[in-house]
Amino acid sequence: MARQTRVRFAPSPTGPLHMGGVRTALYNYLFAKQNNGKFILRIEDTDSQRFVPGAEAYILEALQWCGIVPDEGIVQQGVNEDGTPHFVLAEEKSETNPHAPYRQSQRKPLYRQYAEELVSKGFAYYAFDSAEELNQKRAEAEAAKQTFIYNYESRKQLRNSLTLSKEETERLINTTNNWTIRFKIPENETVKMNDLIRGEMEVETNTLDDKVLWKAADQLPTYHLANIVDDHLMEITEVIRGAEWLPSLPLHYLLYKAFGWEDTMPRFAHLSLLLKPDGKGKLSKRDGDRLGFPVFPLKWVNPETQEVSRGYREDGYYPEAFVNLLALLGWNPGTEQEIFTLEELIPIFSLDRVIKSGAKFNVEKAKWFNEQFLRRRTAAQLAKEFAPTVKEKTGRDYSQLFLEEVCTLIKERAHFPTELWDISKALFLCPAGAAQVTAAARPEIPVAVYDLNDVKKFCTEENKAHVAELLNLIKESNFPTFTDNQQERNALLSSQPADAAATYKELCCSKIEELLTGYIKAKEWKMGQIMNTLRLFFTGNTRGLGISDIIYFIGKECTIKRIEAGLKAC
RNA sequence: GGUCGGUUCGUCUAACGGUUAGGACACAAGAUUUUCAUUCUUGUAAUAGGAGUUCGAUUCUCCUACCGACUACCA
Repeated sequence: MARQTRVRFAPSPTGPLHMGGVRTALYNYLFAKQNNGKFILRIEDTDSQRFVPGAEAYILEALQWCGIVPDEGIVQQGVNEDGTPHFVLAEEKSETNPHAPYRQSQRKPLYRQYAEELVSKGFAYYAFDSAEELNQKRAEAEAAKQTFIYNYESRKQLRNSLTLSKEETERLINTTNNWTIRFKIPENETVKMNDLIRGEMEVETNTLDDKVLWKAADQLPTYHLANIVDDHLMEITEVIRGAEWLPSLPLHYLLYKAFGWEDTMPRFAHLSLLLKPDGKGKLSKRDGDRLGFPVFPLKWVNPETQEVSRGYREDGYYPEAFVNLLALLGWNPGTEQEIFTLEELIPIFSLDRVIKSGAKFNVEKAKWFNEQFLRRRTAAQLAKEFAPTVKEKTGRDYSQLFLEEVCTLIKERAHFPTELWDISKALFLCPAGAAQVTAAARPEIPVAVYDLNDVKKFCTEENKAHVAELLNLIKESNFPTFTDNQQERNALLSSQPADAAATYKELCCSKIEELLTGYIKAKEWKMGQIMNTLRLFFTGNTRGLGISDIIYFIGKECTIKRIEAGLKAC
C-alpha cells in the first residue's frame, strides 16, 4: 500500500530564514498538497551554540506571510495584531500533531538509544578524541599538505572503542563526558543512490569520513542522526532539501541501511542553490545590502548587533509575487505561463521539472512579478490598501470612491504599492508640499518646490500669457469634476447620448479636455508648451499625470489657485 | 587538495537525437500620447572548449576548462 505523502521543512533557528530556505519550503509544500499529503515543520536546533533568539518565530511568521502554512508541527496560540492566527511550534501530542514535540532539542532523550543501537550492531563506535586533539591533527595534516579525515584508516590509530579495550572504553564512557559516537563507514563499498532531480549517483565509501552522530558533552545528536531518526519516526516519504546536503546523502543512505529502515527510506530530491546576481557563490545576506534588494522574506533585526536586514514584505512586495518568483527560480511549468498563484502551482508543480543548475537571482524580474500582481488587484483593493498612506500624508480621509478612481488612474504606473503616493501626490497636495492640502491650497507657493529646469524651460513670458488666458477661460467655464454625490453623477451620465457608454470620470475628463484643447487649437498655440506649463503649475514638474485627470481630481477652485500661484511664482 | 554536483542569449529558462535554437526580464529603436509612464510593433543577444558515437548532437560518452557545494563534536 502506498504511504501517505509526508514531507518536511526542517530549518535550523540560527538566524532569519533565507529566501532560498523559503523556496525549499515552498517546493515541499507544493509537493505535499499535490499529493494530498502533509507538510510538516520541524525545527532542527541540535546546535545549542548557534541558537538565535527570535529565529524560530521569524520562520513561522515568514511561512505564514507566504501562505505556506504547515499542516503539522505547529499549533495556533491566539491571534496576531492583524487578526490572523498566531502560530507556535507544537510541543504537545495531539491529533494533528502526533509526533510532537517538533523541536529537536525537546526530543533530546530520544536519540541516544538509536546511537547506542548502532554501536551494539557494530555500525558505530565510541570515540574519545577531544575536539582539540582532532583540530591539531587537521592542522598538522594541512601543514604537510595533506588532509586529515576520521575514516576507515585513521580510526585504527585514534582513541576509540575499536582500538581501546572494553574495560577502558567502559571507564571512559562512565567517567568522562566529551566523547562521541561516530558512524563506522564500511570499507570498500559503493553506495548507489537515486535523486529525484539528478538521477543515479555513486560514491565510494572509502572517500567518506566517520561522522559524529551523538555528543556526550551536550547529550545531543548531530544533524545526521537526528535527521534520519526523525524522518523515520515522522514517516517522511520524500526529503526535498538544498543541494548543500548532497555530499552527505551517502551517509544518510548508509544510516538507513544500518538501522534496517531501507523499506521506508524516503526518496530524496536536492534543490540547486540560489546564486549571487553578480560574481560568484551562493546568495548571501551581504549581497542584498550591496545590490539593494532583500535576501529575507521579512525584515530582521539581529538581536545581538541590532543590525537590520530588509525584507520583501517591508520593501512592498506582495507575498503572492514573492512566492511566484521563488517558484520560477529553478523550476518551470514547461509552458509559457509565468504568473501563478500558490493554488495554481499545486497541480502543475513537479520535481522532474526542477533545474539541476544553480539560479542567479535577478532583481529586475522580481520587480516585474510584483508589478504583475499589483495590476491584478482591483481598484477597490488598492484603494483600501492606499487609504492609510493618504491619511498619514494629508491628515484627511478621502472617500473610497475618490481613492478608487485615483488607483484606477495610477495602477499602471506603479511597480510597488509603495510608489502609489509619489505618483499621485499632486492630486492631494499642492506643489508647495505636505502642509497644503488640496482644498486649502494657498496661492503663495515658493519657487523652490517647482523643478527649476522645467521652470526655465516652460515659464516663458509667452507661455505665461497664454496660460493666463486659459485661466480666465477656466474661471468663466462650467465643467464637472470629481464628486461623491451619486445624484450629480447620474444626472451627468443620463444627460449623455445613450451610445456613449462612458464612466462619470471619463465624461468629465473629455469635457475638460475639449475645453482646453479646443481653445488652444483655436488659438494655434503649441499644445506641448501650454500643457507642460500647466502641469508644472499643478504638480511642480512636467512629468506625470494627464492635465484633465488632474483637474478632474483637484476641482475647479484648486485648479484656479494652482495656476494663479504658478503664474505669480515662476 | 579530495569528493560530489553543475555549464543554452547579460539574467531566468524552453527545445522525443532532426527547430530559421523558442519565451520572459533587462536593453535598444519605432508607433501612440499634451509630458512621463502604460500600451503596441520591431530589433540586438546563447548551446564553455575539444574529441568520440551517429546519416544527423544543445540533447548520448569521454577529456579539458570554468562555476558551485561539501570536506566540524554546524545545520
